[in-house]
Amino acid sequence: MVIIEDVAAATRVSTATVSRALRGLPGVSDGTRARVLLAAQQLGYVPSSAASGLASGRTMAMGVLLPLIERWYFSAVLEGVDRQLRSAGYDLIVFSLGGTGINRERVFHRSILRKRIDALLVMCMEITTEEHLSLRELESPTIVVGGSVQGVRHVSIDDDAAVCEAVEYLISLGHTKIAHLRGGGSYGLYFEVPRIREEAFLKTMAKHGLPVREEWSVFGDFRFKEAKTAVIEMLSQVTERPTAIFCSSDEMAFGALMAAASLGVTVPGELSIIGIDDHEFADPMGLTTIRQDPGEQGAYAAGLLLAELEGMQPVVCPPPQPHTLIRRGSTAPPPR
Amino acid sequence: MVIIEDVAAATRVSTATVSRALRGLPGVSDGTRARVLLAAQQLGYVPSSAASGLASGRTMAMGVLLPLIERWYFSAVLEGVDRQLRSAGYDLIVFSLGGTGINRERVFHRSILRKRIDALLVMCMEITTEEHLSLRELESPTIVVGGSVQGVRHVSIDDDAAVCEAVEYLISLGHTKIAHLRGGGSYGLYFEVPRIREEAFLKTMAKHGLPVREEWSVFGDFRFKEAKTAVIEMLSQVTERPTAIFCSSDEMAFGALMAAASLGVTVPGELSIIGIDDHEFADPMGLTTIRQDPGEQGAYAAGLLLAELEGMQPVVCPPPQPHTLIRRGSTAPPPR
DNA sequence: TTGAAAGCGCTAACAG
DNA sequence: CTGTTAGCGCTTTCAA
Repeated sequence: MVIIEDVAAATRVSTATVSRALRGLPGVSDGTRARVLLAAQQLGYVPSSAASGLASGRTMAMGVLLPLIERWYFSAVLEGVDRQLRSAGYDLIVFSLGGTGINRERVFHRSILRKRIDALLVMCMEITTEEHLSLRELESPTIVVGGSVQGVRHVSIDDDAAVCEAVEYLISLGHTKIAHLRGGGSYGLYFEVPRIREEAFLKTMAKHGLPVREEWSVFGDFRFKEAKTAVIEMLSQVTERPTAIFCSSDEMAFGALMAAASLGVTVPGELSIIGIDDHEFADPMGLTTIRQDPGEQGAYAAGLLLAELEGMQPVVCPPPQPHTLIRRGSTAPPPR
Repeated sequence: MVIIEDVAAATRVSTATVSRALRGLPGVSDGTRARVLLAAQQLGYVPSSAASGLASGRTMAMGVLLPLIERWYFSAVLEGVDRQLRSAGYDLIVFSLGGTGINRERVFHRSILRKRIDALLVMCMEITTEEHLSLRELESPTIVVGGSVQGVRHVSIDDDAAVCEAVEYLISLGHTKIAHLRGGGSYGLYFEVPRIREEAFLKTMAKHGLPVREEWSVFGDFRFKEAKTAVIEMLSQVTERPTAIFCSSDEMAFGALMAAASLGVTVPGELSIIGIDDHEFADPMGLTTIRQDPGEQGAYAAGLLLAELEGMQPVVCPPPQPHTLIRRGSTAPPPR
């Protein structure tokens, strides 16, 4: 392995100078810097992150803690985070709970706290007071993406407004019988988004004086399959069918779409369906939805963390991220 | 920050003993070990990975290099890798090219070679000779998942056999007019899987003496939307329609399904559709497919790497991973 | 502008 | 079974 001393020897300067030259620090003459750069290049020198981390206290790596990788929103955020980090020369360390909370304690202690990361981005998860304290001790800047968490700043869309816009769009089309396909708190984790969306739905319906029926409230667990099953059951058993379904996520909306198809219910003729996300499949499935951009959210949040590591003042209360209504073929006025 | 000396002081032993005790090494009396463990626990001591990495030469982290995170197969593999690593106390560092090859050189030099990882798992990507050499220099065990790569062992299904099984299933149902919805080499990366599947398709058709028509070969780029568009175009313009479509991935098969629906072509009445993957949505979409388990593949590959790091003999040629035909509603005999 | 030297926190011989 | 002693490769004062 080529180490800094090799470069120093090749250039006939000290390792201190090599270090300074390579990191672009001031106080190195142009000539020396050029020679060092060249030698490093030729020798194929790459600094050891362990050594520089140990010496400087900065690891040049950021951690992302998430409940599950294999879900559209999470992996899209991850992609954005990675993009941002990569351009800043940071590495991305992923801590997934793999859909359960089982090894959570271990993840926290054995991994996150190992002084391996300079900052932590937490996705859609409540963190406990104890965990929060551990993080404070590490003095790593922390941020949450995709769901508000008590006591920690977060980056996400304004869920309340997004839901409101979706439901009011249905209302503006003339719908009054609107069902809600709800998400849930799987993953063995507390997960605030479903609750916020539920409340926003109820609030909007109430605001417009519309009835909310118990039998029109179905649980789809944020999943395609579960949503399909639940909607089939609802549509088959209900005393009166709704004319529209507001779905708390696109994946569930896909389930609703398939449920309608399998029952021979036409969309949007007999039933309008709207989602939230603008999942990659929403366009080809013709789903009307509220678009959000998880990649941008991830990149933005990572950017805030990076800025802090550069010594900037922390942004205490990041602005809500944008969302937009995307009209596609799954919504129309109710049958008269 | 609590460091090893604090634990040593609290226990009145040397740091060497603390280190040994904490890592479960032999040569520590039960009593001492217990006291050390207790003190470490109480003080909230967590070893610094940079320091232990520097001293021992092992980082306890594994890297995964992939073209893109946000794709079913890739994120599912990642999930499996993470699970395996977590249980071995290893961390997962993700290097995504974000769908392009643009920053590839940088990823390699600034990140992978920084002596931050003990082993590297490469997903579905060709690595260049130079890159391969860099890795050899690092002496990090390497493995490829999800596609064979020249000169590097890989973990994946037997693509040839899987495709053969899919196509022969269609043939066994009586189909003779079979289209192929092909994947492609996006991401600016060489990606061998689509070619293997193409060849296997042609081979199987030839073996059964069936015609392959140019106009039935459509390119879906492994994506839902592109596939839908391409299939609509094919079905509308073709002189004679195929009675079945073999799709090189489930996501493309979904596109084919939607294409058929939007043209009013019934599935499986007029058109049978089969995919490969058993994507999470395949079940609720009723798609017949060849199942593979990316999570298991990732976990298995990571396990091989871990075993090597433990000093085991490398498995030079990992066995192909299992695949199974899953019959669902999208396939039936052709219309007579 | 440069170099010497002292660590960063841990592990790994080698003694005892 | 335990302690002492060198480092691991880099950064960072402090001098020159």
